[in-house]
Amino acid sequence: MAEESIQEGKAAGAPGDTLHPDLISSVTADMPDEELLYDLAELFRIFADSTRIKILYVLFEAEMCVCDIAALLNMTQSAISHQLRVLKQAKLVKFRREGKTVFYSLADDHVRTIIGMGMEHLCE
Amino acid sequence: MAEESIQEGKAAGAPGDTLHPDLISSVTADMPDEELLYDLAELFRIFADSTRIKILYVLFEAEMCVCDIAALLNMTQSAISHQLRVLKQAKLVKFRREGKTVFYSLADDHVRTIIGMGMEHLCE
DNA sequence: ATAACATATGAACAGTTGTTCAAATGAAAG
DNA sequence: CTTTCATTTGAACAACTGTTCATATGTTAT
Repeated sequence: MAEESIQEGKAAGAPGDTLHPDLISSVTADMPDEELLYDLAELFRIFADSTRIKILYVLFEAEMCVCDIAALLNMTQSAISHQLRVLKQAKLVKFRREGKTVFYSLADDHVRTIIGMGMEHLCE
Repeated sequence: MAEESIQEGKAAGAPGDTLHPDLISSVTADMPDEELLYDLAELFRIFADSTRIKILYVLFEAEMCVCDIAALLNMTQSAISHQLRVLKQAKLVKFRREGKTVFYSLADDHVRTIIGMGMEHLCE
């Protein structure tokens, strides 16, 4: 009857209160930093566009210049360039200049792994 | 001087033409279906929001009801419910009803793997 | 210098997305 | 039945995103 009872399955209170306070405490303690989780979402956001996925897939096979990627994907050079900038900023691709043309390639094999993981999930 | 020369590194034409036509042909042949690549992007789009990432991370540790997740993440029940619907449609979480409350949990271990992959990329 | 070409960039626009608010289910208890 | 509470849902709104268009860099050749 005392109001200060140990928290149990149910606790009286305004709507929106938690049903399992102790569970919440223990899970909260194990949660990574808010910032890290935000960065994680930001990373996946890079892969969340089909144009960027296509560009990365193309670069799986060969280093390529912007206008070739554009021709291959049947898109504007400008559109491709904009997306390459996003990929570049995320350090997922690197580039190399040779005269007038700029060749892009995958920055490392992590990209392959992550996309492969997604593919695996889809194809099962 | 003939216009019908074999394609080489450079081909005359309007700006926007491809620089390496044969490379393009071979890469195009190896590209997965447009639809598959679109679905892949759609999958990553689910992970591309920090609220959904947080929800999934919470469910790593325990099955939970909506209002507990809301309390834990300090967000509206409505907002959480909306996002759970997205996760449910993507078959990333499953649910179980017990009286008035609905408990959500991870659908399978693929979620863990994919998020783990992203974490690994971030933390190196 | 100018011309031609590959790429990059900025602004603008349409389309999408996440949250909030209010209202509607659904389920147990009085 | 009505009440209470957990959850869901729909509409509206602000914020964000990708493409297009026009223009600016940067590089090579004449």
